Amino acid sequence: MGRTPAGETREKVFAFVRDRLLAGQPPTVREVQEAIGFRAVRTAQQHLERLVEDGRLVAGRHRARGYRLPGETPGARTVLAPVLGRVPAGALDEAMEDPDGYLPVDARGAAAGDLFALRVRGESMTGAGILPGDLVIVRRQPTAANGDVVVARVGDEATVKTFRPRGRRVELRPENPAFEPIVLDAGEVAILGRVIEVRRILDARGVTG
Amino acid sequence: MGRTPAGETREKVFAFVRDRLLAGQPPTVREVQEAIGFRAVRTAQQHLERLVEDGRLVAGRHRARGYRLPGETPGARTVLAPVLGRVPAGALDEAMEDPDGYLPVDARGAAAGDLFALRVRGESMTGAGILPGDLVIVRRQPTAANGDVVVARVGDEATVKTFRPRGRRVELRPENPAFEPIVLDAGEVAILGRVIEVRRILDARGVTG
DNA sequence: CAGCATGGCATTCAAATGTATGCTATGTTC
DNA sequence: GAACATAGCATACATTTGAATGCCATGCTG
Repeated sequence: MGRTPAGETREKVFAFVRDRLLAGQPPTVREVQEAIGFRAVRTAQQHLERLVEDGRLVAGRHRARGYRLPGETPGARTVLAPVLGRVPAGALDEAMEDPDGYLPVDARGAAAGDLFALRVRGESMTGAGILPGDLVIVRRQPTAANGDVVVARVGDEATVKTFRPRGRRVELRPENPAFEPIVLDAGEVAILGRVIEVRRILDARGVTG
Repeated sequence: MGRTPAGETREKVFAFVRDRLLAGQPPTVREVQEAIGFRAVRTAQQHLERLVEDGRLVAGRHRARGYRLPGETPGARTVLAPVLGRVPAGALDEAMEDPDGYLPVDARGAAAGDLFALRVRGESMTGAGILPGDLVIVRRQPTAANGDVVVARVGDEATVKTFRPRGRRVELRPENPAFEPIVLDAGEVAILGRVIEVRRILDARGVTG
């Protein structure tokens, strides 16, 4: 019966599967069949097989909805990190129970409960490209290495700074010449975690100027 | 036999399913069973049914891997955006077929195929807090508003700049005084999309200094 | 034209997978 | 303690779904 120019149909198949996969809804062979308009399951199946041969898709043997995009880590570790609205004055766990929202984060080995996000206030880190309103994704840990960007609690306030150990003391250094470093005894500073990622959501409308 | 405190197991089930869904890999009932350690399929099945009753999951009846997060669930709109390695000199679709990897993004209404990510090169946007090596997440669109940060193609190069319409001409403005604005006829510039998010992954070890 | 790769179709088989039936045991509540 | 909800187990059943078998048509190449 009908024939389509070489490769054209295959592109449609790939685009369909890719979009479904990116949307987190892997299709079945029959869904591909129906979407493209094949009258036989086999046809869709063959296209998928070819796409796998070409390395553009990865097949999960005998797995329902088993096709994946190559490079996509099997068991990808996207987790949701809670965005903590207020400064976590008390225990972090308490603050994490009532978040402002969640951000999808590639955990890269961190456990789900180890990550949280904070909104940055103030301009003390603009030199490091961390602006007011930015979201920092933090991995909870009680210590830090020299040069790490950390979230530290000093008194009742949480602050984002660069961590610099100074013998028995600790320097929390802003990345902005207009701000002064904070130097305290190690006991006065509690490291809440290390900043592993910075995000900035841009508004739909730009600034007039 | 064994019993677990009320609700505790169900939370584990939900966390597992949620994480898998956010990773774009919906689990089967039996995968849930195995992950939690149930000895019977039925047990996992019942937990899932309860989660659906509670409105925390949505079931696709008789559908393989059919459980979904309800629409209101924070993070439910997570999709994977391909990270394009090279400058998309040709059609974007071609570049999207061979990505360097994927980033989980809160789609906020954008279709899955409409999002992609690029790694920023150069320091032309440091004034806007976009540093070399940062990832920009781009929503594909052929037009832009004044002040939008856009990815535009000029000749064979893709560039990230602030969009400024100037009558019949277009200004692509760097956010760094060391760089000069590019002013071109509208026909010479192709808007590939608008930057909706900026991300910076921080290394495990800070810089010594 | 023979040979072969491509594109497609109809159907069948078997594994994966959602769903249902039935049973045991532990808490909680009235 | 009876009634009830929760937590779990073992197994069977039906549908979904990936994979296989076989066949036909078109175009290209030597």
